Amino acid sequence: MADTQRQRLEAREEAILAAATAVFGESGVDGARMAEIARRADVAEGTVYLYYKNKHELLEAVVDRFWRELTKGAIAAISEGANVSQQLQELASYHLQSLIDDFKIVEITSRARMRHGVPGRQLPQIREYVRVFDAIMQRGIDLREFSADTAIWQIRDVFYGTLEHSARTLVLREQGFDPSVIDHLMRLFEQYRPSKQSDDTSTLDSSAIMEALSRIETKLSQSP
Amino acid sequence: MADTQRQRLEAREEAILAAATAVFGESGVDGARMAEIARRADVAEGTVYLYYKNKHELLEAVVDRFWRELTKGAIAAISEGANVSQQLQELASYHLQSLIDDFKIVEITSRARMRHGVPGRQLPQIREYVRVFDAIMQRGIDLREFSADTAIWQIRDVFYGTLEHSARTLVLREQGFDPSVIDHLMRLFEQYRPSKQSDDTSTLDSSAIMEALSRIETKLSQSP
DNA sequence: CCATAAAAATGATTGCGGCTCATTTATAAT
DNA sequence: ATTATAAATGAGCCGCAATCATTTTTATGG
Repeated sequence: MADTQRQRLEAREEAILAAATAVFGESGVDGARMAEIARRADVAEGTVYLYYKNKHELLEAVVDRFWRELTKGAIAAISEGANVSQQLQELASYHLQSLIDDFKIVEITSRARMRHGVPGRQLPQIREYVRVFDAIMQRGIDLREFSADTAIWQIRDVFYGTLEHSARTLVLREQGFDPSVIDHLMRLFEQYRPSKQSDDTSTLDSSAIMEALSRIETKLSQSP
Repeated sequence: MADTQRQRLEAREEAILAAATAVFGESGVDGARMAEIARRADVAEGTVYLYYKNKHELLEAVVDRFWRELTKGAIAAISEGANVSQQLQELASYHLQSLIDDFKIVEITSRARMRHGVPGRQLPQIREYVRVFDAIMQRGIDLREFSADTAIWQIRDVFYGTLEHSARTLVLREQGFDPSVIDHLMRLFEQYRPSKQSDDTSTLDSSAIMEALSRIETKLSQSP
């Protein structure tokens, strides 16, 4: 059966990836021995090289998988119907918690970005991950909850930059998750709301309100 | 002369450090060959190990020196008599410019932090460097230019986190220094000023309405 | 100026670990 | 059952960090 064969190959690849994730996490990139990874995956050392060209590609695969899982988790952590601020808060909390929990792998990420000492392109799955933020922010701008006068990439750098630095601070101090970091960041983001003062921007945005009202109406009619 | 002797030794150490800085910068940590570093410093390979225990300690020395120079530069870049906001702006500009100029070495820093795969302590000179920010911020709080209700470390993480992420973005996009990043960050920091007066609630404000609607929406989706 | 001890420098050698490749084993095709 | 192809193996190769026995330089004293 060609199908079972394919499954066996995929299972082997998965075993190698899992072993590599564990060993990289425990021993770091330099400390990780290919022989040890092979042993844990229950394959010969040469077999690893049938699936991954070299140690660096294996590292990239591990990191890429990590961020793919993180993307899934982030999407799951965000309440579908909530407003933009709420979603941002959820994403921030999820992100900070993940960075703390998997600090080792996160640190390893910077290693994977390097291509023989030159900062190569972003890994595709990291690009995918930041789009989660972009999507929320874009919706915020569309709904006039946030103003459009700052480029999204700059806001994104504030968001992820702050959270990454904060995570490092918390881990080095051996503190855990600190909700005040999230509160602080969310308070900063108030800055991005349209100014409430008497500009032409204070005009009533009836379409956004009608959209929200009809969503509420729908929900009300769904739940007796 | 014991004095000349000492100078000769220091000159040798300096030559090795300079060679290492160059080679690490060009080839990255893994690409750098100890033989090449020795060759450029015009010493035998074994001699390098008289001054630095191993490759990792040499890397640490390179990174430490870089941040020490950066600290000097930062202090020089700040106008003594200026007000706190002005100084913050100067520090931010200097920092962003430096991160872009020496992106390679900055990326290598994360490597030096690692002690056989475990995130060790901060390097002493990096601690020194962040104190430049802390000193300015503390003065701002003392002078009541900034309010004291957010922990300095959190504000520091926003500052450095944002700038480091922005620098990476700019370098990867092959753009150079972008003043709007600084403007944006400084505008964010307005948030930390003590609030002067209560806001005016009488004006019609669609975003406030939207907020209220969103709260209702959230509550409805929570209670079926 | 030479003798001698100590310090510094050298580079051939070693050991480790990533990676290769000739060989073996498993699977598919006829 | 036979052959062809794909997959897996692990002993050995090779590059490089690190060592250390030897050589060279410098300091000291008579």
